[in-house]
Amino acid sequence: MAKVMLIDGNSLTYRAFFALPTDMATASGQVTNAVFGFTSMLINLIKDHHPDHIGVAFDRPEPTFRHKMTPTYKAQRESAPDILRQQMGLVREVLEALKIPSIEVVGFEADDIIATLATQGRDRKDDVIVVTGDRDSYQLVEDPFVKVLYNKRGVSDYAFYDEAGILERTGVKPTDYVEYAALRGDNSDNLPGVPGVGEKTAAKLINERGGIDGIYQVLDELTPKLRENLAENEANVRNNVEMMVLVRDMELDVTIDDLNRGDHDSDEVRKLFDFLEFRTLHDRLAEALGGEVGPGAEVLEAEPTTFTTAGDAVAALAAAGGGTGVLALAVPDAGIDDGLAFVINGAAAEVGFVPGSLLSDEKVIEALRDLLGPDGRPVAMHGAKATARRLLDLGVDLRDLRVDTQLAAYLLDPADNRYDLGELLLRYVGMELPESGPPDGQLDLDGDHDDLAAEPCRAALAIDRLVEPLTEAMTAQGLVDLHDDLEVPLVRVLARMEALGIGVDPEILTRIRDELTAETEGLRAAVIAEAGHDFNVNSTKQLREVLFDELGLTPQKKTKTGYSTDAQSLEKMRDEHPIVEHLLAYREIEKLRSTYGEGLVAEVGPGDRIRATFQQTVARTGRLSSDKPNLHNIPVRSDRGRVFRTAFVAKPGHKLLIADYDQIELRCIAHLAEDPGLLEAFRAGDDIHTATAARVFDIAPEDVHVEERSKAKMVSYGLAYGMESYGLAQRLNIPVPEAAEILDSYFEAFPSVKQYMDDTVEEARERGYTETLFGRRRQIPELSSGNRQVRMAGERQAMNAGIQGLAADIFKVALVRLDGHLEAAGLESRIVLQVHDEIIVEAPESEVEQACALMRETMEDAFELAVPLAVDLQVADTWADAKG
DNA sequence: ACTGACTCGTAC
DNA sequence: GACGTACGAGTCAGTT
Repeated sequence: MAKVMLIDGNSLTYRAFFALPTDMATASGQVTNAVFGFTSMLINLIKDHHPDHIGVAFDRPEPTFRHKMTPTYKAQRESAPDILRQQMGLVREVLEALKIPSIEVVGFEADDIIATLATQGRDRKDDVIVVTGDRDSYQLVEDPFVKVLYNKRGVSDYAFYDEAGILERTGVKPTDYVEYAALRGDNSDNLPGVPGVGEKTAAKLINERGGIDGIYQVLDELTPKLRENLAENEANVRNNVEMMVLVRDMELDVTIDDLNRGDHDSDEVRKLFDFLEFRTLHDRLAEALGGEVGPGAEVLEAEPTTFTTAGDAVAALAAAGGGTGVLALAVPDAGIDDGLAFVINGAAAEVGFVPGSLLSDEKVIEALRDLLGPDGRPVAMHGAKATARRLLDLGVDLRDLRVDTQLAAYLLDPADNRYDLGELLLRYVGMELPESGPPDGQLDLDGDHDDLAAEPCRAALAIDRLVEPLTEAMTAQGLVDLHDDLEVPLVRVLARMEALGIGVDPEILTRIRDELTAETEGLRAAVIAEAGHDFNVNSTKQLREVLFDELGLTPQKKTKTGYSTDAQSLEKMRDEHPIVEHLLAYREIEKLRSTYGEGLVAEVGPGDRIRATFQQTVARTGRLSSDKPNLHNIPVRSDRGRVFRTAFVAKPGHKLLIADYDQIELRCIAHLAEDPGLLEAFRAGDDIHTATAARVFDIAPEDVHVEERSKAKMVSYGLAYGMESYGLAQRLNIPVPEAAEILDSYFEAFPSVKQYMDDTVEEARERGYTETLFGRRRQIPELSSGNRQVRMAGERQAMNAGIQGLAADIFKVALVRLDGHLEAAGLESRIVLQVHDEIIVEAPESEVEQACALMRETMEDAFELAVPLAVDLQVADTWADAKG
């Protein structure tokens, strides 16, 4: 009985590509995330299972028999990005070097090859393991011969399914899987199933009726809706079965016996791995092929010591203070209130843990103050801000954060993930970070310290190991200064801002909310009255029926699920029915009531202050974001909304100093494009929109009317976003050709701007990423997409990233310096809020003058552009008093 | 009761 | 489809 491993090469390579960051590349620029991930998975599979035979099947790009049967098969799928397709070739090369057969057959998918070989293996009574992330393979499972090792997501999340496992996972036996899937449909293959039949219903039907034929014989017994849906979609279902059943009898020119893993050519492997810069993988490979499961060599394990008395903790913290180099710290998931782990001896994996219970002891706090304060050790953490903020509450000021591995990961690839420590460790150190927490479903009620300590101790050790490789990676990409001089110093500034919060007047806030609540009730009643019956006005689905089916209004545009009811569409239907007017009013007031009225009241904390979290690793451009609550979108444009700003106040005896950059993004464009016209207008201090209008419409500045000015303003605003004529036309409510004409005139008047945009996109396309003046990078894989829409969206992102990113970089410099200057000047004035280009300082009345001068100076001098950085500054009692 | 997709709307 | 970056409220359809 031989052990046979059959791997779906496409499936695993896809998973690896989307699980790992695309900035993973060799020095020569070859992106390697997918081929690295695949190879890593392959090595682990060999190491963990020691198959006697192993083969990797691939799809062929040619249309398969399934495409011929059903032309819509996979029709909605976007073709793979270039940077993934390139790597498919590399994956074959890796397999070639390792002498592992790659199998592909024109007209068939990898699944079919696997099904054929698995069936042969079953007939020989082999032990077959199918490795894939494609659920279609479930149908192959057959005890005790064929199992599926299903790649759930990422590169290390697998589940092993035998017949019982498939039953548990899907509710049906493997032999019923195809019919079950046919009913349910498969979105990723564009094979629609039966509406209203999901996984649960499909399994229930199959099990109760014994299969699809059984179901269709006794449709009458089912509920009317279900019966109707099943009847209408019978053809689909039957077709799905044919499409989904895998081919088990393909003619292959290989057999299982050919899948012997030959001795690989070490030189060839080394050459290839060197080219791909797979340092750690080579050692892991040697180990896996050696057949020895090393003593956890690549799994990171810490040796934790939990201190149970304040005295022990104090002594250990003091000893840590005497150490050299960067001290790696980590806290449990719930935060430092549950404890603090710190590396004692990185090389020996010794990590200390101070349980949360000891952190209320003043002596321990004092020891932390010594360790982390002005004369303490430099520190490394992963996402230090949350801990720094909580430490401030405890009276400890984290003064020397030296490395933040989360910020480093963000700078290396600002992507839509959360910079998981385990993934970083795997990628940069080549070690596994064991998953933490008690086994599923097991609640550890004892919660003893050792268990709580394990996860943060491993995390601290992981951070310790990551400092060097991450620093190297940042050095290679020119990101060290951004990390050391901007993002890391900003952590303390933001932590102080978060901990302090901004003052609100709860009475004003509740009054606004209550007034809005009263108002929504009347407006809702008006909408209902016009509709003629009750319905949920907040439901777009129900609203659609009322507006378009019952009242017969004219649809304006579509969304994914039906006609749109957004404000823009409603505006156009205004004259058709009185309900529209009421609806618009209701929407406006309800938005204010729910999001800002209820939302803000719920966030008022101790001392009548709101303490938001400022996210430093979310926005792909380098901007900050704000949540719980989002203080970056408090209304200002409408009169009704703006009143919320009257609730944001200075504490007694204080003023709010509100400073915002004037046109910072447009100034960035002027600088980056070096456009003579824009530069001149900004340098002369002209009204920029009037000056722009004058040039665009070729008239004297004094002859520019409000209308031209506002058109110019729109163009300027849209500029940074890559707006096209269609968008401008929408905004200005003018025909598209007219908008196109205005855009043409604009680029004629400011030719360097057009040139800059084109150059930026071209450069980003060549490099695969954009870079701001400060060196901040952003990957834009969409630029090599085969899909025109995706690609053009990528182009707009590329245009925007350099502009928004530069503005964000300048703004961060201003924040860091201003906080430092206020502190150095010995002022009590403190930054309480920032909103992209606006900084709000709360200053004692006696300091207003000095703090204002400092703000203006610091912000204006934050960075030297080819045009001045102008700052508007107001002294006010409430945020609403600032008038732009 | 939670979760994710979707729509909508607010800011810069 | 057509303007970049965010966060969040609410509905709805799904699962637990």
